Amino acid sequence: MEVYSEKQLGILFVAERLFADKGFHGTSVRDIAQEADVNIAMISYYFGSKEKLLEAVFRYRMNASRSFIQELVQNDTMGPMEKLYALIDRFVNKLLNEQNFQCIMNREQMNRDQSPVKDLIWDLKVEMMGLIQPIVTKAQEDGTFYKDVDVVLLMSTLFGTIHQVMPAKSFIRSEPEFAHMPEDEFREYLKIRVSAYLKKLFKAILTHEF
Amino acid sequence: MEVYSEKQLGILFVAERLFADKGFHGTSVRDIAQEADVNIAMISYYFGSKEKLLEAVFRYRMNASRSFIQELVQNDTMGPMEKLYALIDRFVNKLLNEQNFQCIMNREQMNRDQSPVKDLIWDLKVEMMGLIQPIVTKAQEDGTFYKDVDVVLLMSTLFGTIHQVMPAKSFIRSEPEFAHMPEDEFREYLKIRVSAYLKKLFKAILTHEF
Amino acid sequence: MEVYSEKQLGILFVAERLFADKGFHGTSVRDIAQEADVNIAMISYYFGSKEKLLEAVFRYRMNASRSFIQELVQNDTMGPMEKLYALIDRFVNKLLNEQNFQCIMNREQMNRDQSPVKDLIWDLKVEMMGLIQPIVTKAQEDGTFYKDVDVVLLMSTLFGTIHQVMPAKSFIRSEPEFAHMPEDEFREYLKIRVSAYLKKLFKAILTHEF
Amino acid sequence: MEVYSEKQLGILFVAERLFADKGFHGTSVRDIAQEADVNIAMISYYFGSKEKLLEAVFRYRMNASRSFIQELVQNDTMGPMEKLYALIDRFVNKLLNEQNFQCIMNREQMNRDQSPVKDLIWDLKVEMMGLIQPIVTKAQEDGTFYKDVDVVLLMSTLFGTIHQVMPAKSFIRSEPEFAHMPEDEFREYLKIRVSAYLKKLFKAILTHEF
DNA sequence: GATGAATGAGGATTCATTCAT
DNA sequence: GATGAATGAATCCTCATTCAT
Repeated sequence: MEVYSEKQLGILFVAERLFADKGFHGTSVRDIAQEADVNIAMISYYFGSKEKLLEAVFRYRMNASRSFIQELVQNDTMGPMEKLYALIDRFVNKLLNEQNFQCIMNREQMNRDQSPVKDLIWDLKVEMMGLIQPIVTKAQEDGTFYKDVDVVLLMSTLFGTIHQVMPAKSFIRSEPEFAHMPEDEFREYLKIRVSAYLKKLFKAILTHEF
Repeated sequence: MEVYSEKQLGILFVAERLFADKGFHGTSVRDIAQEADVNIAMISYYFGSKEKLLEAVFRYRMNASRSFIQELVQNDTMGPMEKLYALIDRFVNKLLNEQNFQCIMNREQMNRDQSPVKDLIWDLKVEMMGLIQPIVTKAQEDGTFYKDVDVVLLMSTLFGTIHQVMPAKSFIRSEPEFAHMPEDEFREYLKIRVSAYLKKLFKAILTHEF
Repeated sequence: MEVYSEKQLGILFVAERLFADKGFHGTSVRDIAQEADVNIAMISYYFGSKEKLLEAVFRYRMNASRSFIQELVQNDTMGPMEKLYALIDRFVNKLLNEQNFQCIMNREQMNRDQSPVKDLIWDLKVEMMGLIQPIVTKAQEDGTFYKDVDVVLLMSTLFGTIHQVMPAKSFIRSEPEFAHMPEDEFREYLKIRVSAYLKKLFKAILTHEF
Repeated sequence: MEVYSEKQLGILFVAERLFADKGFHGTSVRDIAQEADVNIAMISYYFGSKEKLLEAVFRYRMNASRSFIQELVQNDTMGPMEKLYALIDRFVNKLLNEQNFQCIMNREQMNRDQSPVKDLIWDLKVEMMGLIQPIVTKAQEDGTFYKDVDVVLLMSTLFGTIHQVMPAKSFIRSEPEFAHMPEDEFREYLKIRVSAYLKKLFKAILTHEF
């Protein structure tokens, strides 16, 4: 659990944004150094290499991701649907707040060749499935959820829909009613809309209620 | 509607695969030329530039995409749910058959700066929404579908889930039952599984039936 | 004394213009082929190579240059000053009519390394000096011209001034009185002006009369 | 007024020589880097690009050119003919000392399409004419110089003759009396000869005296 | 710890030319 | 005779990284 100086964090955030905007290979260390207003050599100096910098971005964001589900899962006062609702809320909130990072992860998970970053992504996925699956399975066993539900694909729907929201954002924004809404407000509006939509979807498919 | 020679098509397909595997900027024209077994200069000679080559890949795949919905939409013997089922089947089939291209499109749609390719993607999206929305809207008006359904997000679910299937593929494959299944067979299995899952999802959310 | 087909002449003229505009190395055979509206391969096919094409341009223009002094020199009815006047007229006329070629020759004569083209230029210079010098020398011997005149430098003045007129053209044209004069007319005006100026110069330096 | 390091100056001078010898397009950055004994990347690193390097050569030489006339012009103790004599001396000296640069300038001024370098040349020309013309005009008004003299063409003669001397150099050198003269000595001899010739020319045309 | 200079490998593209037809 | 396709060398430039200070 590395601790970064302010300067290092500056590089990290700039890198995250540029990697999101133009892709890893589309971004040069020069670009990053310039926008972060540091010497080019600093990037290799601080992070070892461009690739290690990407890895650092991942570790930085993932450490936050990791904990936030675990605490949820261990809470035993909530019913399974409540837990899923909370999960959806958190995911929607997190992914829309971390659009740049999600964008990078989205891209990197598609790369064919193995890499430290892909390993990190894989680990996170396994971990997440390991936490969520029991919630559903347990609820299926005690009859709260229907049995014939494809949990793996349901997760794909969860992530896929949220990820798709980002490219679809400009599409939704083109509707006249959002023309003059400020970006922040629009993002909050989106969070609510997406969250409500996903909850409905999950409830329908898992409980046949509406 | 350009017509390509066999050699040009060879370049096109190799480029598609490499762009999918390593991203546009992660792929060099040298890589493409080498794998396609042509002289480096041929790529500029045939397509003008690396970027134009990407564009050519897009136009090539998109021309096919374009027509296949239109004919579906104009068929008036099917009910709206039938139409959506057919749509899901086609999309699942198409996207899983064109994984490489979908992978590229997935990446490119995330780029911040405008480009001819992004314009093509945007146009396709607008066009698709323009064709699908009427089906749902009409069914909502005559009471076949429920009214309070977020069609835009439903499309995000459709595309997002299918796109997410690709990264999730290796996840699903890691289950012991698929360990020795040949790739082709596994893909067909996936098509069926994803298709069935999505149909169920759509039916649940649009009609509350199961 | 090669004879060229119409197509070959077309290439020759286009090449002359482009070599003048952008230099030999700054002009690609593609440019020439495109502007001359012929297949790229034709240039090598007709002329052997790009360099041979330049040579062809030189030979073509120089053959014309060669004869026009000789006939003048052999005319014995004119006095020496008359001969020089006629020479000036012809040179001014020729150089301003063949601006493109003169431009190329100007450039090529400055190249350090030897080349067939430089040899051609050298030969022409030697030849011209061989023809002009006797006129002056003879007139100096019979007292018509002053003796202490640097004939070599006088020739440099003749060529140098005319060559310099081309770059200076746009300078002169920027004067308001020529703003709306058509190019052809302006060129004729220039010829007269330059010719008169040079004659005056020669007369002054050679005879001290005005 | 950029200040260059020794290494940068090395590149500058090598570039100047090679551009003079083989033209801008005929010289590759590889050639320059090799002769200047620096890494190829240094040229872009220091000057931005090949074109910017040419521009740097121009700015470097022109800054020197600029000042040396102004101080002359403002000197009020000299008569107009003295001023012109001093001007001729300086020009001959300068141009023959900076043969490489003059060669480049000669070539570049002939290019058809506009470029930063052509702008620099144009500015210099305008500036020079602006300084020289008043000397002549003033002398014409007070009757020292004859009125019907074409000042613009006289400048063309000045520059043209000097420029023409360079190509003519090898021509003059071929005379037997200079066969064994060392290069430096020959250049000094030339300066004197050209300078004397031009002064005589100017005096003759402007004052009709000898 | 921090940096400007320097490097060599590799980027995409264009070049003049040749080949098969 | 004439041509479109094809080629490999060379173009300028940028890359991520390292070095000396």
